[in-house]
Amino acid sequence: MYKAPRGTFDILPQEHACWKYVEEKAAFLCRLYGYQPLSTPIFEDAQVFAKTVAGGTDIIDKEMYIFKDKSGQELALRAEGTAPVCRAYLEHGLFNLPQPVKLYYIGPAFRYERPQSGRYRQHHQFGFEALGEADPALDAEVIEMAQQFFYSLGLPQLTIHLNSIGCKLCRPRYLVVLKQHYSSYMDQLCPDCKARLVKNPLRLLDCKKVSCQEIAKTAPKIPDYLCHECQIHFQSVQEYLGAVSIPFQLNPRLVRGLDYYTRTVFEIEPREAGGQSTLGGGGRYDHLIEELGGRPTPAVGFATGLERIILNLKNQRLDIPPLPKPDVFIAYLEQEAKIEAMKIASELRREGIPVIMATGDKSLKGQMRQANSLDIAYALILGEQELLQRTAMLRDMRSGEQKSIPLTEIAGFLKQFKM
RNA sequence: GUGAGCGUAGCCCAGCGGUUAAGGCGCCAGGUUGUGGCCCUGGAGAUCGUGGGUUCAAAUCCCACCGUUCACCCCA
Repeated sequence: MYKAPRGTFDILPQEHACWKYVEEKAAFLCRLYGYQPLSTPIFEDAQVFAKTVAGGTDIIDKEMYIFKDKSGQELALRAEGTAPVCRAYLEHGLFNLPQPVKLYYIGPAFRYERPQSGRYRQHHQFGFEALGEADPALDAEVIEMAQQFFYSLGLPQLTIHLNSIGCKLCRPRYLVVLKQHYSSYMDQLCPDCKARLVKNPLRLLDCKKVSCQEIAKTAPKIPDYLCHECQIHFQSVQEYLGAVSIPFQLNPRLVRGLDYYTRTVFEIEPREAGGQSTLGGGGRYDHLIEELGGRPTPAVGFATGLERIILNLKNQRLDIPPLPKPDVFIAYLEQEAKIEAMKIASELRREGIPVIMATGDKSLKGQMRQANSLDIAYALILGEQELLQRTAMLRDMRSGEQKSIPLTEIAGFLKQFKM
Protein backbone atom coordinates (compact mmCIF):
# COMPACT_ATOMS: atom_id res chain seq x y z
CA MET A 1 0.00 0.00 0.00
CA TYR A 2 1.16 3.49 -0.76
CA LYS A 3 1.36 5.96 2.05
CA ALA A 4 1.83 9.68 2.16
CA PRO A 5 5.61 10.27 2.27
CA ARG A 6 7.31 10.70 5.61
CA GLY A 7 6.51 14.02 7.18
CA THR A 8 3.50 14.68 4.96
CA PHE A 9 -0.15 14.07 5.68
CA ASP A 10 -3.63 14.22 4.21
CA ILE A 11 -6.13 16.67 5.55
CA LEU A 12 -9.38 14.75 5.59
CA PRO A 13 -12.78 16.41 5.11
CA GLN A 14 -13.66 16.56 8.79
CA GLU A 15 -10.35 18.27 9.58
CA HIS A 16 -10.91 20.96 7.01
CA ALA A 17 -13.27 22.85 9.27
CA CYS A 18 -10.32 23.57 11.54
CA TRP A 19 -8.03 24.61 8.70
CA LYS A 20 -10.64 26.84 7.17
CA TYR A 21 -11.26 28.45 10.53
CA VAL A 22 -7.60 29.34 10.94
CA GLU A 23 -7.17 30.50 7.35
CA GLU A 24 -10.22 32.73 7.51
CA LYS A 25 -9.06 34.31 10.77
CA ALA A 26 -5.71 34.98 9.13
CA ALA A 27 -7.24 36.59 6.06
CA PHE A 28 -9.57 38.72 8.15
CA LEU A 29 -6.72 39.89 10.37
CA CYS A 30 -4.72 40.96 7.35
CA ARG A 31 -7.66 42.88 5.98
CA LEU A 32 -7.99 44.68 9.31
CA TYR A 33 -4.38 45.81 9.17
CA GLY A 34 -4.21 46.51 5.44
CA TYR A 35 -1.96 43.62 4.43
CA GLN A 36 -2.59 42.25 0.96
CA PRO A 37 -2.27 38.65 -0.15
CA LEU A 38 0.72 37.52 -2.18
CA SER A 39 1.15 34.01 -3.52
CA THR A 40 4.55 32.83 -4.64
CA PRO A 41 5.52 29.60 -6.43
CA ILE A 42 5.96 26.39 -4.52
CA PHE A 43 9.56 26.26 -5.79
CA GLU A 44 12.13 28.94 -6.45
CA ASP A 45 15.62 29.28 -7.77
CA ALA A 46 17.58 27.58 -5.01
CA GLN A 47 19.66 30.71 -4.61
CA VAL A 48 16.66 32.67 -3.29
CA PHE A 49 16.93 30.58 -0.16
CA ALA A 50 20.60 29.69 -0.29
CA LYS A 51 21.77 33.31 -0.44
CA THR A 52 19.63 34.45 2.40
CA VAL A 53 20.45 31.66 4.82
CA ALA A 54 24.10 31.34 3.81
CA GLY A 55 26.61 30.54 6.48
CA GLY A 56 26.43 29.44 10.08
CA THR A 57 23.84 26.71 9.72
CA ASP A 58 23.35 23.47 7.88
CA ILE A 59 20.01 24.55 6.50
CA ILE A 60 21.10 24.29 2.90
CA ASP A 61 22.95 20.99 3.06
CA LYS A 62 20.66 19.23 5.46
CA GLU A 63 17.27 20.80 5.66
CA MET A 64 16.28 22.00 2.21
CA TYR A 65 14.60 20.21 -0.67
CA ILE A 66 16.97 21.09 -3.49
CA PHE A 67 16.79 19.44 -6.90
CA LYS A 68 17.72 20.03 -10.51
CA ASP A 69 15.00 20.16 -13.14
CA LYS A 70 15.41 18.75 -16.64
CA SER A 71 17.20 21.85 -17.86
CA GLY A 72 19.70 21.53 -15.04
CA GLN A 73 18.49 24.54 -13.14
CA GLU A 74 18.82 24.22 -9.42
CA LEU A 75 15.50 24.70 -7.69
CA ALA A 76 14.37 24.48 -4.10
CA LEU A 77 10.93 23.79 -2.68
CA ARG A 78 9.73 26.81 -0.75
CA ALA A 79 11.58 26.57 2.52
CA GLU A 80 9.92 29.56 4.14
CA GLY A 81 7.79 32.50 3.22
CA THR A 82 9.87 35.62 3.70
CA ALA A 83 12.56 35.25 1.04
CA PRO A 84 10.07 34.59 -1.81
CA VAL A 85 8.02 37.62 -0.73
CA CYS A 86 11.17 39.74 -0.92
CA ARG A 87 12.05 38.24 -4.29
CA ALA A 88 8.59 39.15 -5.61
CA TYR A 89 8.91 42.63 -4.10
CA LEU A 90 12.10 43.14 -6.10
CA GLU A 91 10.98 41.37 -9.27
CA HIS A 92 7.80 43.42 -9.60
CA GLY A 93 9.29 46.72 -8.52
CA LEU A 94 7.03 47.01 -5.50
CA PHE A 95 9.66 49.34 -4.05
CA ASN A 96 8.20 51.95 -6.40
CA LEU A 97 4.95 51.97 -4.48
CA PRO A 98 4.56 54.21 -1.46
CA GLN A 99 6.39 52.39 1.33
CA PRO A 100 5.86 50.35 3.35
CA VAL A 101 4.36 47.60 1.24
CA LYS A 102 2.33 45.25 3.41
CA LEU A 103 1.89 41.69 2.26
CA TYR A 104 0.80 38.35 3.64
CA TYR A 105 0.98 34.76 2.50
CA ILE A 106 -0.47 31.46 3.52
CA GLY A 107 0.61 28.17 2.05
CA PRO A 108 2.84 25.13 2.20
CA ALA A 109 6.54 25.12 2.98
CA PHE A 110 9.03 22.27 2.95
CA ARG A 111 11.91 21.20 5.11
CA TYR A 112 13.79 17.95 5.02
CA GLU A 113 13.91 16.77 8.59
CA ARG A 114 12.66 14.02 10.84
CA PRO A 115 9.09 14.87 11.73
CA GLN A 116 8.12 15.53 15.31
CA SER A 117 5.20 17.05 17.15
CA GLY A 118 3.85 19.92 15.04
CA ARG A 119 6.81 19.79 12.61
CA TYR A 120 6.45 18.21 9.20
CA ARG A 121 8.33 18.02 5.93
CA GLN A 122 5.44 19.66 4.20
CA HIS A 123 3.89 22.10 6.58
CA HIS A 124 1.87 25.27 6.23
CA GLN A 125 2.86 28.78 7.11
CA PHE A 126 1.01 32.00 7.54
CA GLY A 127 3.09 35.14 7.61
CA PHE A 128 2.94 38.85 7.01
CA GLU A 129 5.65 41.31 6.10
CA ALA A 130 5.96 45.11 6.05
CA LEU A 131 8.62 46.00 3.52
CA GLY A 132 10.44 49.26 2.90
CA GLU A 133 10.33 51.14 6.14
CA ALA A 134 12.38 51.11 9.34
CA ASP A 135 9.82 52.75 11.61
CA PRO A 136 9.66 50.92 14.98
CA ALA A 137 5.92 51.50 14.87
CA LEU A 138 5.84 48.78 12.22
CA ASP A 139 7.66 46.37 14.50
CA ALA A 140 5.04 47.06 17.12
CA GLU A 141 2.22 46.70 14.61
CA VAL A 142 3.49 43.33 13.47
CA ILE A 143 3.74 42.12 17.05
CA GLU A 144 0.28 43.42 17.82
CA MET A 145 -1.06 41.64 14.75
CA ALA A 146 0.51 38.39 15.80
CA GLN A 147 -0.98 38.74 19.25
CA GLN A 148 -4.38 39.62 17.85
CA PHE A 149 -4.24 36.65 15.53
CA PHE A 150 -3.84 34.17 18.35
CA TYR A 151 -6.36 36.03 20.44
CA SER A 152 -8.97 35.89 17.69
CA LEU A 153 -8.38 32.16 17.32
CA GLY A 154 -9.18 31.63 20.96
CA LEU A 155 -5.61 31.15 22.13
CA PRO A 156 -5.16 34.04 24.54
CA GLN A 157 -2.84 32.39 27.07
CA LEU A 158 0.38 33.47 25.39
CA THR A 159 3.64 35.08 26.25
CA ILE A 160 5.37 37.42 23.82
CA HIS A 161 9.13 37.30 24.19
CA LEU A 162 10.92 40.36 22.90
CA ASN A 163 14.54 41.23 22.31
CA SER A 164 16.79 43.29 20.08
CA ILE A 165 19.83 41.73 18.48
CA GLY A 166 21.31 44.93 17.18
CA CYS A 167 22.66 45.75 13.77
CA LYS A 168 25.77 45.24 11.69
CA LEU A 169 27.53 47.87 13.76
CA CYS A 170 26.84 46.80 17.30
CA ARG A 171 26.29 43.06 17.06
CA PRO A 172 29.92 42.22 16.22
CA ARG A 173 31.01 44.08 19.33
CA TYR A 174 28.62 42.02 21.39
CA LEU A 175 29.73 38.77 19.81
CA VAL A 176 33.29 39.45 20.92
CA VAL A 177 32.33 39.71 24.58
CA LEU A 178 29.94 36.79 24.26
CA LYS A 179 32.67 34.56 22.89
CA GLN A 180 35.01 35.73 25.62
CA HIS A 181 32.49 34.76 28.24
CA TYR A 182 31.98 31.29 26.77
CA SER A 183 35.65 30.70 26.16
CA SER A 184 36.28 30.81 29.87
CA TYR A 185 33.82 27.93 30.32
CA MET A 186 35.24 25.92 27.45
CA ASP A 187 35.65 22.67 29.41
CA GLN A 188 32.03 22.76 30.61
CA LEU A 189 30.39 23.29 27.23
CA CYS A 190 28.46 20.51 25.51
CA PRO A 191 29.86 19.37 22.15
CA ASP A 192 27.08 21.21 20.27
CA CYS A 193 27.90 24.45 22.00
CA LYS A 194 31.59 24.10 21.23
CA ALA A 195 30.59 24.00 17.58
CA ARG A 196 28.20 26.93 18.03
CA LEU A 197 30.96 29.00 19.57
CA VAL A 198 32.65 29.19 16.18
CA LYS A 199 29.74 28.61 13.80
CA ASN A 200 26.86 30.57 15.28
CA PRO A 201 27.67 32.13 18.65
CA LEU A 202 24.25 33.75 19.20
CA ARG A 203 22.74 30.29 19.28
CA LEU A 204 24.81 29.49 22.36
CA LEU A 205 22.18 31.38 24.31
CA ASP A 206 19.36 28.94 23.68
CA CYS A 207 21.08 25.61 24.19
CA LYS A 208 18.71 23.26 26.00
CA LYS A 209 21.31 21.56 28.19
CA VAL A 210 20.97 22.57 31.81
CA SER A 211 24.72 23.03 32.25
CA CYS A 212 24.90 25.33 29.22
CA GLN A 213 21.87 27.28 30.40
CA GLU A 214 23.74 28.10 33.59
CA ILE A 215 26.50 29.61 31.50
CA ALA A 216 23.96 31.49 29.39
CA LYS A 217 22.40 33.00 32.53
CA THR A 218 25.57 34.81 33.42
CA ALA A 219 26.45 35.72 29.85
CA PRO A 220 26.56 39.37 28.78
CA LYS A 221 23.18 40.57 27.53
CA ILE A 222 22.90 41.91 24.03
CA PRO A 223 20.58 44.83 24.89
CA ASP A 224 23.43 46.23 27.00
CA TYR A 225 25.65 46.40 23.92
CA LEU A 226 23.30 48.03 21.42
CA CYS A 227 24.46 51.10 19.56
CA HIS A 228 22.58 54.32 20.15
CA GLU A 229 20.29 53.97 17.14
CA CYS A 230 19.40 50.40 18.01
CA GLN A 231 18.70 51.39 21.59
CA ILE A 232 16.34 54.12 20.48
CA HIS A 233 14.63 51.75 18.09
CA PHE A 234 14.21 49.08 20.74
CA GLN A 235 12.81 51.55 23.24
CA SER A 236 10.38 52.92 20.68
CA VAL A 237 9.07 49.45 19.88
CA GLN A 238 8.40 48.94 23.57
CA GLU A 239 6.71 52.31 23.90
CA TYR A 240 4.42 51.64 20.97
CA LEU A 241 3.56 48.22 22.32
CA GLY A 242 2.70 49.84 25.63
CA ALA A 243 0.53 52.38 23.85
CA VAL A 244 -1.61 49.60 22.35
CA SER A 245 -1.54 47.56 25.58
CA ILE A 246 0.28 44.56 24.22
CA PRO A 247 1.99 42.77 27.10
CA PHE A 248 5.46 41.45 26.40
CA GLN A 249 8.37 40.00 28.27
CA LEU A 250 11.90 41.14 27.59
CA ASN A 251 14.10 38.14 26.98
CA PRO A 252 17.76 39.03 26.45
CA ARG A 253 18.52 35.45 25.43
CA LEU A 254 16.07 35.36 22.55
CA VAL A 255 18.01 35.26 19.27
CA ARG A 256 17.76 34.34 15.60
CA GLY A 257 20.10 32.07 13.76
CA LEU A 258 20.61 34.02 10.58
CA ASP A 259 22.71 37.04 9.72
CA TYR A 260 20.10 39.10 7.94
CA TYR A 261 18.12 39.68 11.13
CA THR A 262 18.49 43.03 12.78
CA ARG A 263 17.14 44.70 15.87
CA THR A 264 13.70 43.47 16.86
CA VAL A 265 13.16 39.74 17.38
CA PHE A 266 10.12 38.20 19.05
CA GLU A 267 8.57 34.83 19.66
CA ILE A 268 5.16 33.82 20.88
CA GLU A 269 4.60 30.75 22.95
CA PRO A 270 1.82 29.30 25.07
CA ARG A 271 2.05 30.27 28.72
CA GLU A 272 3.65 27.71 31.01
CA ALA A 273 5.23 25.79 28.20
CA GLY A 274 8.83 25.60 27.16
CA GLY A 275 10.98 23.83 24.63
CA GLN A 276 9.46 23.05 21.27
CA SER A 277 6.27 24.93 21.80
CA THR A 278 6.83 28.24 20.01
CA LEU A 279 3.74 29.15 18.02
CA GLY A 280 5.29 31.82 15.88
CA GLY A 281 8.00 34.36 15.66
CA GLY A 282 9.33 37.22 13.70
CA GLY A 283 11.39 40.30 13.68
CA ARG A 284 13.20 42.83 11.62
CA TYR A 285 15.39 41.79 8.71
CA ASP A 286 16.90 44.95 7.29
CA HIS A 287 19.52 43.08 5.23
CA LEU A 288 17.53 40.36 3.52
CA ILE A 289 16.41 42.33 0.50
CA GLU A 290 19.97 43.52 -0.04
CA GLU A 291 21.13 39.90 0.04
CA LEU A 292 18.70 39.20 -2.78
CA GLY A 293 20.24 41.93 -4.91
CA GLY A 294 18.02 44.88 -4.03
CA ARG A 295 18.90 48.23 -2.55
CA PRO A 296 19.23 48.25 1.22
CA THR A 297 15.59 47.97 2.31
CA PRO A 298 14.37 47.65 5.87
CA ALA A 299 11.58 45.17 6.60
CA VAL A 300 9.83 43.44 9.44
CA GLY A 301 7.57 40.42 9.58
CA PHE A 302 6.05 37.49 11.37
CA ALA A 303 5.43 33.85 10.49
CA THR A 304 3.68 30.97 12.14
CA GLY A 305 3.10 27.29 11.46
CA LEU A 306 -0.52 26.27 11.04
CA GLU A 307 0.09 22.72 12.28
CA ARG A 308 1.23 24.00 15.65
CA ILE A 309 -1.78 26.26 15.88
CA ILE A 310 -4.19 23.47 15.05
CA LEU A 311 -2.45 21.25 17.58
CA ASN A 312 -3.11 23.90 20.22
CA LEU A 313 -6.70 24.43 19.13
CA LYS A 314 -7.32 20.71 19.50
CA ASN A 315 -5.66 20.58 22.90
CA GLN A 316 -7.90 23.41 24.05
CA ARG A 317 -10.94 21.66 22.57
CA LEU A 318 -12.22 24.91 21.16
CA ASP A 319 -15.49 24.83 19.27
CA ILE A 320 -14.70 25.15 15.60
CA PRO A 321 -17.62 26.07 13.36
CA PRO A 322 -18.39 23.04 11.19
CA LEU A 323 -18.33 23.20 7.41
CA PRO A 324 -21.76 23.72 5.86
CA LYS A 325 -23.59 20.57 4.89
CA PRO A 326 -25.83 20.05 1.87
CA ASP A 327 -29.43 20.97 2.55
CA VAL A 328 -31.24 18.15 0.81
CA PHE A 329 -30.78 14.48 0.14
CA ILE A 330 -32.86 13.03 -2.68
CA ALA A 331 -33.91 9.40 -2.36
CA TYR A 332 -35.76 7.44 -5.05
CA LEU A 333 -37.42 4.08 -5.46
CA GLU A 334 -37.61 2.92 -9.06
CA GLN A 335 -35.83 3.77 -12.27
CA GLU A 336 -38.60 6.13 -13.36
CA ALA A 337 -38.36 7.98 -10.07
CA LYS A 338 -34.58 8.05 -10.35
CA ILE A 339 -34.79 10.02 -13.58
CA GLU A 340 -37.21 12.46 -12.02
CA ALA A 341 -34.96 12.70 -8.98
CA MET A 342 -32.01 13.66 -11.12
CA LYS A 343 -34.06 16.36 -12.78
CA ILE A 344 -35.05 17.78 -9.42
CA ALA A 345 -31.48 17.63 -8.10
CA SER A 346 -30.25 19.51 -11.13
CA GLU A 347 -32.98 22.11 -10.85
CA LEU A 348 -32.40 22.72 -7.15
CA ARG A 349 -28.68 23.17 -7.65
CA ARG A 350 -29.35 25.73 -10.35
CA GLU A 351 -31.42 27.54 -7.74
CA GLY A 352 -28.38 27.51 -5.47
CA ILE A 353 -29.60 24.81 -3.12
CA PRO A 354 -26.91 22.22 -2.23
CA VAL A 355 -28.18 18.72 -2.94
CA ILE A 356 -26.90 15.20 -2.60
CA MET A 357 -28.56 12.81 -5.01
CA ALA A 358 -28.73 9.18 -3.96
CA THR A 359 -27.04 6.73 -6.29
CA GLY A 360 -26.44 3.02 -6.40
CA ASP A 361 -30.09 1.86 -6.35
CA LYS A 362 -29.96 1.05 -2.65
CA SER A 363 -33.00 0.21 -0.59
CA LEU A 364 -34.89 3.21 0.71
CA LYS A 365 -33.73 2.23 4.16
CA GLY A 366 -30.15 2.33 2.99
CA GLN A 367 -30.68 5.71 1.38
CA MET A 368 -32.23 7.14 4.53
CA ARG A 369 -29.36 5.80 6.57
CA GLN A 370 -26.99 7.60 4.29
CA ALA A 371 -28.95 10.84 4.58
CA ASN A 372 -28.81 10.47 8.32
CA SER A 373 -25.10 9.86 8.50
CA LEU A 374 -24.49 12.86 6.25
CA ASP A 375 -26.41 14.90 8.82
CA ILE A 376 -28.62 16.49 6.21
CA ALA A 377 -31.62 18.57 7.20
CA TYR A 378 -34.14 17.38 4.61
CA ALA A 379 -34.74 14.23 2.64
CA LEU A 380 -36.79 14.31 -0.52
CA ILE A 381 -38.33 10.98 -1.37
CA LEU A 382 -39.60 10.04 -4.81
CA GLY A 383 -41.57 6.89 -5.49
CA GLU A 384 -44.36 5.59 -7.63
CA GLN A 385 -47.09 7.39 -5.72
CA GLU A 386 -45.31 10.71 -5.81
CA LEU A 387 -44.66 10.42 -9.53
CA LEU A 388 -48.33 9.84 -10.22
CA GLN A 389 -49.26 12.92 -8.22
CA ARG A 390 -46.33 15.00 -9.50
CA THR A 391 -45.20 15.52 -5.91
CA ALA A 392 -42.33 14.54 -3.65
CA MET A 393 -42.27 13.59 0.01
CA LEU A 394 -40.23 16.11 1.99
CA ARG A 395 -39.00 14.75 5.29
CA ASP A 396 -37.54 16.89 8.04
CA MET A 397 -34.77 14.62 9.28
CA ARG A 398 -34.60 16.27 12.64
CA SER A 399 -38.26 16.06 13.62
CA GLY A 400 -39.24 13.13 11.43
CA GLU A 401 -42.22 15.05 10.10
CA GLN A 402 -42.92 14.79 6.42
CA LYS A 403 -45.35 16.15 3.91
CA SER A 404 -46.13 15.94 0.26
CA ILE A 405 -45.14 18.88 -1.94
CA PRO A 406 -45.83 19.48 -5.65
CA LEU A 407 -42.64 19.11 -7.67
CA THR A 408 -42.94 22.65 -8.97
CA GLU A 409 -42.92 24.10 -5.47
CA ILE A 410 -39.92 22.29 -4.01
CA ALA A 411 -37.30 24.91 -4.78
CA GLY A 412 -39.45 27.72 -3.49
CA PHE A 413 -40.33 25.83 -0.36
CA LEU A 414 -36.72 24.97 0.49
CA LYS A 415 -35.54 28.51 -0.14
CA GLN A 416 -38.27 29.93 2.01
CA PHE A 417 -37.25 27.75 4.92
CA LYS A 418 -33.57 28.41 4.37
CA MET A 419 -32.14 25.69 6.47
C1' G B 1 22.10 12.45 10.84
C1' U B 2 21.54 10.68 16.55
C1' G B 3 18.64 8.47 20.67
C1' A B 4 14.25 6.24 22.90
C1' G B 5 9.11 4.19 22.63
C1' C B 6 5.54 1.83 19.54
C1' G B 7 3.70 -1.27 14.95
C1' U B 8 -2.74 -6.80 15.76
C1' A B 9 -9.32 -5.33 10.57
C1' G B 10 -10.97 1.63 7.94
C1' C B 11 -10.39 3.56 13.46
C1' C B 12 -9.54 2.44 18.97
C1' C B 13 -7.49 -1.72 21.02
C1' A B 14 -7.30 -7.18 24.09
C1' G B 15 -4.12 -11.25 23.71
C1' C B 16 2.55 -11.38 25.36
C1' G B 17 4.99 -19.11 23.81
C1' G B 18 0.21 -23.79 22.86
C1' U B 19 -3.13 -25.12 18.39
C1' U B 20 -11.05 -21.39 15.00
C1' A B 21 -6.69 -13.96 17.13
C1' A B 22 -11.24 -11.40 21.46
C1' G B 23 -13.95 -6.79 21.98
C1' G B 24 -15.72 -1.68 20.84
C1' C B 25 -16.61 2.12 16.90
C1' G B 26 -17.64 2.22 11.83
C1' C B 27 -19.53 -0.58 7.40
C1' C B 28 -23.29 -4.11 5.10
C1' A B 29 -27.88 -6.96 5.65
C1' G B 30 -32.32 -8.38 8.30
C1' G B 31 -36.10 -7.33 12.28
C1' U B 32 -40.65 -2.81 8.97
C1' U B 33 -43.06 -5.97 0.62
C1' G B 34 -41.64 2.72 0.51
C1' U B 35 -38.44 5.72 5.50
C1' G B 36 -32.79 7.24 9.03
C1' G B 37 -31.42 8.13 14.17
C1' C B 38 -32.43 4.08 19.55
C1' C B 39 -32.66 -1.26 20.24
C1' C B 40 -32.07 -6.52 18.71
C1' U B 41 -30.02 -10.36 15.29
C1' G B 42 -26.65 -11.76 11.62
C1' G B 43 -22.52 -10.76 8.18
C1' A B 44 -18.15 -9.00 5.72
C1' G B 45 -13.47 -7.24 7.01
C1' A B 46 -6.58 -9.28 9.94
C1' U B 47 -0.52 -11.87 4.76
C1' C B 48 -0.92 -10.10 13.78
C1' G B 49 4.56 -4.00 9.58
C1' U B 50 8.38 -7.05 6.33
C1' G B 51 12.27 -10.66 6.19
C1' G B 52 15.21 -14.00 8.80
C1' G B 53 16.20 -16.87 13.32
C1' U B 54 15.13 -19.74 18.16
C1' U B 55 11.39 -23.63 19.36
C1' C B 56 7.72 -29.71 18.77
C1' A B 57 4.90 -24.98 18.62
C1' A B 58 5.74 -17.58 17.55
C1' A B 59 1.00 -12.18 17.13
C1' U B 60 3.79 -13.53 21.64
C1' C B 61 11.13 -14.60 22.34
C1' C B 62 15.80 -12.82 19.36
C1' C B 63 18.06 -10.06 15.05
C1' A B 64 17.71 -6.94 10.83
C1' C B 65 14.96 -3.77 7.79
C1' C B 66 10.74 -0.62 7.03
C1' G B 67 7.08 2.53 9.09
C1' U B 68 5.42 5.64 13.04
C1' U B 69 5.71 8.73 17.56
C1' C B 70 8.57 11.69 20.77
C1' A B 71 13.13 14.04 21.68
C1' C B 72 18.12 15.86 19.94
C1' C B 73 20.81 18.46 15.82
C1' C B 74 18.69 22.57 12.92
C1' C B 75 14.95 26.10 13.09
C1' A B 76 14.38 29.86 7.66
